[in-house]
Amino acid sequence: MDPQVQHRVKEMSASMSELGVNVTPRRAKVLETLASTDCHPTVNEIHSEVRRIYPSTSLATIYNTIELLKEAGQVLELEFSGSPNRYDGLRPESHPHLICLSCRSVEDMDVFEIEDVSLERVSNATGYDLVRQRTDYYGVCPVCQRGDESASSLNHN
Amino acid sequence: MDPQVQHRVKEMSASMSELGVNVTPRRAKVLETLASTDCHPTVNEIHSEVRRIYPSTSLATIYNTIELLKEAGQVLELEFSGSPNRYDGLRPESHPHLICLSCRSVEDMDVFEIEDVSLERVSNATGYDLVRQRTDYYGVCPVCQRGDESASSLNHN
DNA sequence: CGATGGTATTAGAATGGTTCTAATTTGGTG
DNA sequence: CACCAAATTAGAACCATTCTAATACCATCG
Repeated sequence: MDPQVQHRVKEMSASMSELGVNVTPRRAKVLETLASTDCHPTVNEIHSEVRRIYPSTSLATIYNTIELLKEAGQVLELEFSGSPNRYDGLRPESHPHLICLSCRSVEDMDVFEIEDVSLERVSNATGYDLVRQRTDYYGVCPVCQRGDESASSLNHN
Repeated sequence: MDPQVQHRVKEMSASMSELGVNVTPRRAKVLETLASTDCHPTVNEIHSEVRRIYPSTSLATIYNTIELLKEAGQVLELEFSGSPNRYDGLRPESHPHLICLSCRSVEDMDVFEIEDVSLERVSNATGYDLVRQRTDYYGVCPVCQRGDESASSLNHN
């Protein structure tokens, strides 16, 4: 396993342990899957990946583990209403994403381009007790702009 | 009908007409409902409202009308995966919201607090052809902070 | 004034992601 | 080896949204 991935998995494990959560082999494999990709997998994609090692794993275990990870603040959930949620286990803190409306890819966006508005500043201005932020840009990615329409729906990222 | 609301309804109607869409009485009532509130109603809430005047209206008509409004660029859809989508017909352009995790209220946020990052600037930096942006702040609203836990789930806004 | 055709609308089925539930398995401890 | 608690499973339940096929509406034309 890539040392970077390994480091991140340890970080996630530690965070779960602190909450008294047992990091079982299946759960560890969920963490590893999340730490191994920056393409923001769906629950089903994580499920498939975990099944390669533990074929009897049920979907419920994935949902369950992600729930625990959320409680530990170690995964970022990106909700969508018409398509499955996407998860970012590499950078669990709030950060902006680029979302392609054509191929459904989700990409981290580097923040250098945007003025970082701290939650605290918005909290002070609004009276809300804020815990996170979501900023996403929707459009068509460079690949889909080049490719024809038919290709776009086939690309997975 | 409030003149402001009336003005906004006319704007939405005109936009639909330009697309060759017929603004029927039921559809007009959907527009009016959207133009009459800043609390970002759900499809069900719009449905109830329209039914007060046209009791036989089906849910499909609401979904259908909202789809047409989206095509006309006259409504902003806020997607959620665990709860129904919310709609903003007053300000259809991208703008930030404050979302209360306790009572599920959705409030427009005045933009004076944040540096406006134009889609164009992000487009140039990333190569994406961007069409919209979503920025939301999640936390607990001032009302829910004061009220006890049990009250929070009862508040609707 | 009635027939015609296209659009709007309806009720309900289908879909699909997520959550829930009850039963089973697992692994550590006495 | 028995026991208990936590983990896991399969599948049902849920619910927002989309789809479908049938019906209603309405303007226009003969």
